[in-house]
Amino acid sequence: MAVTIHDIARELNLSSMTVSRVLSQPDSNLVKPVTRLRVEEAAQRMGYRPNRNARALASGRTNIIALWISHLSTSVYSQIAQACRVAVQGAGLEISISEMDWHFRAHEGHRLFQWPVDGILAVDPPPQDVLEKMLSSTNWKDVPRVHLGSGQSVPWEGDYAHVDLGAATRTAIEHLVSIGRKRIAYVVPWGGNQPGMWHYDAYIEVLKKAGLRPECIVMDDWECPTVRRTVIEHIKAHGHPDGIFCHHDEFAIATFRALRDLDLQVPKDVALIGCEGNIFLEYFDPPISTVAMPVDDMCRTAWELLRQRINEPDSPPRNAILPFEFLARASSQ
Amino acid sequence: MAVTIHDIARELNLSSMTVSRVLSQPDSNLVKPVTRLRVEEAAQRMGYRPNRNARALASGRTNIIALWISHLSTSVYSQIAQACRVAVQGAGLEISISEMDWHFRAHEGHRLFQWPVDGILAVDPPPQDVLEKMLSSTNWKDVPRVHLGSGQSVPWEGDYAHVDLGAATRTAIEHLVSIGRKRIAYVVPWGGNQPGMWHYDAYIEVLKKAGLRPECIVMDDWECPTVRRTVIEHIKAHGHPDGIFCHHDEFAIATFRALRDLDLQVPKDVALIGCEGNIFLEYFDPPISTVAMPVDDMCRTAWELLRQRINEPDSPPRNAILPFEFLARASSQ
DNA sequence: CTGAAAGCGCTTACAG
DNA sequence: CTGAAAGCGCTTACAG
Repeated sequence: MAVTIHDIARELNLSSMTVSRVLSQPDSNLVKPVTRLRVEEAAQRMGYRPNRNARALASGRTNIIALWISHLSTSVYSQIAQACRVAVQGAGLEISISEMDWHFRAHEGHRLFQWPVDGILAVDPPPQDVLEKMLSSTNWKDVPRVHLGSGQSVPWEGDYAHVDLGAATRTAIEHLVSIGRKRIAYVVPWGGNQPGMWHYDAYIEVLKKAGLRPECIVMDDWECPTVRRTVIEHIKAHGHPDGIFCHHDEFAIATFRALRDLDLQVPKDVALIGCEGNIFLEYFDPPISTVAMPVDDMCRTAWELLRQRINEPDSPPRNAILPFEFLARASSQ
Repeated sequence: MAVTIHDIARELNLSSMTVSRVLSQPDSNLVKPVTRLRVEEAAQRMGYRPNRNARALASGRTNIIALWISHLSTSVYSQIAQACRVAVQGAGLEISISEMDWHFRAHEGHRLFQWPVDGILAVDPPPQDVLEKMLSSTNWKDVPRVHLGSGQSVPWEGDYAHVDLGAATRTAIEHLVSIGRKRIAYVVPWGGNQPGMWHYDAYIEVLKKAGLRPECIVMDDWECPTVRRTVIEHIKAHGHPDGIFCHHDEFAIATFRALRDLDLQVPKDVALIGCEGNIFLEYFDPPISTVAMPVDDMCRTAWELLRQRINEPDSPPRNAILPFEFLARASSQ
């Protein structure tokens, strides 16, 4: 079987405690240097690997941060996973990525990945009331947690690092107005075209100021084929807008294809802007404009908030709102 | 603190063993039904959650399968993560995704995520000798492991479920020959243009049979900007091929942009085919052809192999080679 | 600087 | 069907 601290202790005629100190507190000077060296040498030679389950059980700490994220297939989500990993590993902890299916019911909580963790980074979780009901039957409800992402789940009472979606939308729509577009549509997921939603409020505000009429094209789900079909049907029924802002870059990709299916030119007939920062957009012909999330900044900030929360569980909640960057490309010129 | 089986046992005047049996073996009939119900009711009422670390320490089983994957940002890798999760969760186990940086040195093994797991699904790991040197200083070397992916790391002695890259390449190149292309280039990552590599061998074989000359455009790394720049430089120096097969869909995306940068038409001037099955390719203008991985099949198969390996550690190695599907689109017509 | 004792929350073994 | 004992491999507490 695997080598334990007791095996090493026996080999060296020491107590397991001394071995434990050497192996779990590399920087401690509670052990005589000579002893430390002997232990380290023996651990190396005998192939010792700590049992993390035992460590966690005894100490109550796991040194793991969970990353909750929904569909990794969205390009920006995978960038977020990468950036969080770098931030967390930089602090000497490990990250465990869990693809969360946010559709689980509260009573199914027991079926989830409920390993103990020291903290949670939750990317675009459901609204606070829904989320808390879900977590009520899990181990996680009292684990320090920071929310990050596009801000769909703000406001909530805890810590968060989000991007300023309202400002992003405003910039994009104002750009469409500034290049003379008069019929500016918004491709939006189901439920997104209501007052109170950041994107929507900004869209309405800018259009009103410009004296233009809103036109929402509402998607039943987030799948590209759905978006492509829905946009085609909308345009066949109502004619085409001359500018389109998409709630999400994948919507913009599918909308682009829909426009080409109808033989409409981008940007000549329809100017197009996405939202998120998908890296493939600039490789389209023409390259597609977008407002990009500051992924690295956001993840670093979220981790910093989580680190502080872990160290000072009772400090007041903090948050950071980060700016988007508008990437103007040929699709909106 | 958290509720334990002892708390429940005390509450009901039972031994912790009985509580343990009810809570950890839902299907066992070793407990009297009445007792079982009392325990379940109390567990529910008191908010009991099992401590997974304690369970793993005592039983030696974790019920976790690790998924090792490199850069999740590649679209197909995130599809793989999703499909593996579905397969593993379907069997009642949990999956923990670890983004592996395959560049770590063997002596850095101790810095890796070394939590115990019951099995490992490794997506496109390094070749066997390199991998085993890396794992030598970790807990993982004796954990059941199955390889899956594009087959870069075949052959190895263990279990694997891979796609037939050679056949895929052959189909794609033959298609380019069949539509009359005479100068067919291969956009290939550094190290990929050598005999023994599946892609390369198939490429050479088909070209030779058709009496055409090979032309490799070699990339220094896997980044899209690198590919775009390298293809542009190649064409400026040597003129343009009339057909290009890309080792990878992201290469195809960047190559498409490079061709448009040079004002070349796809497919009129250059026919283009990628490899992998990136879902965005069909939204380009024109839609880009590719050979698609059977992601769901492959992941299901890999999990099945791993399940059997866990149950019968000493059975002979098994493997599955799965077919690609050629998706012919406008970019190669 | 080192060690003996107790315990983290479970499960395995065996006894009845 | 139920339970008392021992142990999984560590760390925390305290004693010296």
